[in-house]
Amino acid sequence: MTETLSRRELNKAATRQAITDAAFALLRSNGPGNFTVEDVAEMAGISRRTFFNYFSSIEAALAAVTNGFLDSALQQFRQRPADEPILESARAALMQLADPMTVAPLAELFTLTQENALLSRSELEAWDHCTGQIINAARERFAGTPGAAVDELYLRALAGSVISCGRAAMDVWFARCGADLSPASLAVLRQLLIDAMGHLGSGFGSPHPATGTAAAAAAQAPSTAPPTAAPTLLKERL
Amino acid sequence: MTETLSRRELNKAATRQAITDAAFALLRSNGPGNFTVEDVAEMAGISRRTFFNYFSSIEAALAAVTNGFLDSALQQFRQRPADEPILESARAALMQLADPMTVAPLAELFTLTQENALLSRSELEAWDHCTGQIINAARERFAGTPGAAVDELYLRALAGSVISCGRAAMDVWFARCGADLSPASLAVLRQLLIDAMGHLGSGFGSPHPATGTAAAAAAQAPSTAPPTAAPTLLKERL
DNA sequence: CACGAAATTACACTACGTGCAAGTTTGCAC
DNA sequence: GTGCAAACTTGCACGTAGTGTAATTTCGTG
Repeated sequence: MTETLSRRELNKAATRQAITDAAFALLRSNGPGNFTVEDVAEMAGISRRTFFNYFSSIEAALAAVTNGFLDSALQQFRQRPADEPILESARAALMQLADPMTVAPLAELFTLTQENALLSRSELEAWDHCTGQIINAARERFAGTPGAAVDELYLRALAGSVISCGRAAMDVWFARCGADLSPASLAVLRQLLIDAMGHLGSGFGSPHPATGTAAAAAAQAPSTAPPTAAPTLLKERL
Repeated sequence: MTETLSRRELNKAATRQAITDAAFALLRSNGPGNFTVEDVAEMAGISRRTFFNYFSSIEAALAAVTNGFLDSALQQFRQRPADEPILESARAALMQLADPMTVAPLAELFTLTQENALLSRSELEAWDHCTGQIINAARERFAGTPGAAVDELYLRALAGSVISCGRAAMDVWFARCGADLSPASLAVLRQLLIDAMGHLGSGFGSPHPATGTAAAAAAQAPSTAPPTAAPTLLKERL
């Protein structure tokens, strides 16, 4: 998979990474909105102008994390067998990503951005961009089937709903577990994703489809609550 | 309903309206990104600084249209009986808004923004903001029921999916009908909203739930296609 | 090494968004 | 009406964002 990368391409990739790392570090230390492009460029060892050659804004540089996550989710989705129910494909694709390596940067970005909603714009764009790609992927899949023409409304409603459920699961997970990345916490996330897809697949018939949900999974490892994390921002049950 | 409005409040409302009108007019004439805050302020008869006292950006000023639409949708939702199935409430709330007076500004904003995706950011924010409000509204409704505590995941997944389906319906509608606001076109929109909610309510079981869908509604009045409108941007069935 | 392509950089410029200190309008009491 | 306080508008200044451009450096290739 790793093609022959020229020196130029390696340099560009390294610079790109250095920028996001620097932006991330400054986000950690200074908080959102309390540092400039010049700060990022200096920390990354480049000029201000070069920064803009790579990213159009600080938000875009940070959104690279989210975009990477969503891109790999999409990659997983494309690898699912075409005859599988599409909701099952989506569920499986999201499931593959609930491992520490993948969610760690995303979870930290969540912690740092949700406090100040300044960065949420690029996050929204990233989710929206991914929705568009899912629409394309699903369209291609359905185009392979024999019969009728693809129902564009179905595609768009489905893709949007899947993404919304994924977001809902992550929001709730984060409200419960904060930046906790322990296996128990990830088990909660997995179950939340499963539950959200279950709701979607059953047409949101009942708020309580079955016992043994994420709440139970959390109960199995209740000691993982993050006492030192930022105060819970999403009201849990009120 | 109309309370006693002081002179100050009237002036502020008028100024606010003048700003959005000016921004809209400049968007029409110059296209997105081709006019400045100073232009808007001048056309609205105020200073640049005052503009920023009302809106934090041109995008925000234009998003007032979308926000108004979504707020009234939310208002409709809150008025539905609490014992109604929640998806039916959502469908009914969206249905109330498919009249020319309400969708006309929104449709025009769609035409002008979707060409250049510069403004889509605030649009996304507006949709997201509305999602949050629907979550709150639904939470309040469920809190009134006797039994179990509210399932936050259910709320968020549901609200996000409803909004996504509404967006999908509007996207498809716009791709088909452009800025056409004729009764026939609005009938298509209504049917698309019904179909999207139907997909959601049936768990996206089949791409073709029933005949007599929006395609048929469009066939009943095929002469309403907008020949002069901007070229279709969403690929219809491929 | 030398040459061309690609990347980085410095510089200049417009526009954005905000703090601040005026000036102006509105509401209210006397 | 007069006076006053609060709310609103305005002009100014300042730092920052983002872009065009031309000069400079780095890299691949003959």
